[in-house]
Amino acid sequence: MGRAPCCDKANVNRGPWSPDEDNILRNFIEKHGTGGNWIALPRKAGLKRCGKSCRLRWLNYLRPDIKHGGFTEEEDNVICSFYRSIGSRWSVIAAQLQGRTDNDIKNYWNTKLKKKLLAGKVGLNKTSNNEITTDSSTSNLNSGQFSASIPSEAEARAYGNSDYLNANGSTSSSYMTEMNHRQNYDYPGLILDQIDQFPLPGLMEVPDYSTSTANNNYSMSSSQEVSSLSNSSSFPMENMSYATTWSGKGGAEDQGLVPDLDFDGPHDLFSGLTFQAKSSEEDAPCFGNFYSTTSLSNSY
DNA sequence: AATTTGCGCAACCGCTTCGAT
DNA sequence: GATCGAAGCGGTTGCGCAAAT
Repeated sequence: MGRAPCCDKANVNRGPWSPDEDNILRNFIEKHGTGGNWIALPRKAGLKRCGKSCRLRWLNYLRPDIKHGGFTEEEDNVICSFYRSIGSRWSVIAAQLQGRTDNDIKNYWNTKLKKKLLAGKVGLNKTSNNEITTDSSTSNLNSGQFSASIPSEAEARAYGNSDYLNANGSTSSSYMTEMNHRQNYDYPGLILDQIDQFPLPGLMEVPDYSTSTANNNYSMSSSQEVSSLSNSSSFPMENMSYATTWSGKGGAEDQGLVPDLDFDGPHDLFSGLTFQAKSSEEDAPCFGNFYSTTSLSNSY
């Protein structure tokens, strides 16, 4: 026996929403809120739609602060950075960009940004020291904050870092100590040393980074003083002036692994970009030098 | 002008996670 | 701790439109 359907599919409208339906949903939510129950909402609002469909329509289209299209270069960079770091967790990425939805970012990535990257048209700014920086002048980032310097509890959960969570689910002090420690060595915005927690889909072999961290550290050094960061999961973007040096050892390339070029996953994509980066130093695309062997070091 | 092809995006599907009981 | 319903999420699909032929 299969899973029970979330709604009576025979009695709900499907497909594109009409302007009337949009108005009904918008008016209802503006008046009553979602009531914390999307399943019941369409019935209350008088809509012949599935609750999930209503939720999606509201979150991705009708919400008043939604932006569509017109992604800026800075947004491109943020998306690239996070994709490199955490993969296709679009909701986490969307949380960093004011007015953007996960669906929008996902579509943008799949249809445009990925191609842009492959063409080498997206890149973080590079300093003369071959460091990667981002421009902090943007106002598109979520409320001027660049979050995820320290992962939220939800992110810790998502990463499977149960060690970092107390039994009651709150972030443990050891977790924060660990993350503050990382802050002193690593990139202040992204948890890139957690790359070892992500498999490398599509690679012919997958090295076990987790059991050999002494020799295989992905690391980043940062010029930013971060020791004063609070346990808040975000800090003002305008205060950031970090310059980040990427270095890698023990990665796919070091071990002579050959990525397939189907780009099934983030690491495939960025591994693929490495080759472009090497052949075009000037136009090194976003994180193209991540796998570069020019600055191998074991930090920590 | 008609047809085909490719692209972008909204919406759907089904699985996972969360929270209440 | 087990169960169940709802929410959340990422992958996929399908439609509409524009460009190419």
